[in-house]
Amino acid sequence: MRRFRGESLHKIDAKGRVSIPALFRRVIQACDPNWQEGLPPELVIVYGDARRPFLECYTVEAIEEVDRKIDQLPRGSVGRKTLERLFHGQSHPTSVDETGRLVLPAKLRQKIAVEGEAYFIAAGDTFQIWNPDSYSEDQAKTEAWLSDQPDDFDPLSFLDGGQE
Amino acid sequence: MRRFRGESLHKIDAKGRVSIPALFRRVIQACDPNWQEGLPPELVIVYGDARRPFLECYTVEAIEEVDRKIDQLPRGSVGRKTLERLFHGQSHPTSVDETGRLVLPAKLRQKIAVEGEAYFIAAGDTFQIWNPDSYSEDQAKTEAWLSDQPDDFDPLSFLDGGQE
DNA sequence: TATTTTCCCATAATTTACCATAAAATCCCA
DNA sequence: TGGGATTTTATGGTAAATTATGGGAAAATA
Repeated sequence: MRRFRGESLHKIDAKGRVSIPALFRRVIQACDPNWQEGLPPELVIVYGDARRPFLECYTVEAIEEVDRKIDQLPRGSVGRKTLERLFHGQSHPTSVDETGRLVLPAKLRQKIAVEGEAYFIAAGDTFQIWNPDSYSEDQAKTEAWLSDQPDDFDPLSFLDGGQE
Repeated sequence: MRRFRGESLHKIDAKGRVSIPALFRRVIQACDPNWQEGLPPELVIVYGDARRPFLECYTVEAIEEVDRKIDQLPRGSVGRKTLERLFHGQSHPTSVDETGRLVLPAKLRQKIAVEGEAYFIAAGDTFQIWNPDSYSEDQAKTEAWLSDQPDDFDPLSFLDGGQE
């Protein structure tokens, strides 16, 4: 499975257009099973979780995997209902245009309070779009936490099924 | 698993290009499962940990192992989020060009405060890139510590699960 | 028809690809 | 084993391609 990797900052113009990091575009395209020469690569932006100050962007393959899992939940269950709201209702299917940009509608921009600039960061098989300041704030918290650890603390120790 | 071994000093030009030690190139290529004649061998540079004054370079195999382990951590856990930031967000996928070099973007050069020259040193299944002076400093500390040990102290004693 | 959205064109800056050379390391064979 | 011949490395420079971003025309929508 191809993964997103990297982070960058991009301008948003008055129409809501914003460049997608070039490396991300390759992944979006590679993970769109319907894509072919001449077509715009598609993706899905999930924006519903109010507790998260960012937009989460899924490749077609990634969102289809989520869909399949939702389908397996019992009809009528709270989990299924919640996930359907989030991933089917509060999501925005879109595509990468000829110049490598996508359009963030006003509603989505308001959701994460961006205007002028947006911060993109990879998160495995999705990537996130943040207001640059919100991101810095969040990142500062992570770094503060890290610097509270012993000097020789290695984040990779999380992998060994640590405390948590 | 092939390992990096050795150390060396290389010039960085105005564009951020720097030669990768020839021996390291062989390991990078051998550990890129997607590599084939004509393709540039790939690698991933992880730069996010602010406490570390060096860039850590992973082969494709090494980074994929990390990715797999991250996938197994519970979604939403602190550990997973921290590691995703570090290994997916604050990382730079790149490749070895035809002439054996890679490009360190300005952001990465600033991170470790290098310009002009960079110091490469093997570290098992990754290698590190340092500002030569930072490296000397760090190395001096290690040596000072060693010389404080009794004359008959053998570093290999660490292997026997010593005190620590 | 007014407004919004999409498409098309333009361009500067950045990044990548390509070519070149000198120094160093390795080969090879008498 | 000496030493020229060949290959590999390290490094620099330029051309070409890609990326980020802006603006206006055309199309769709309300």
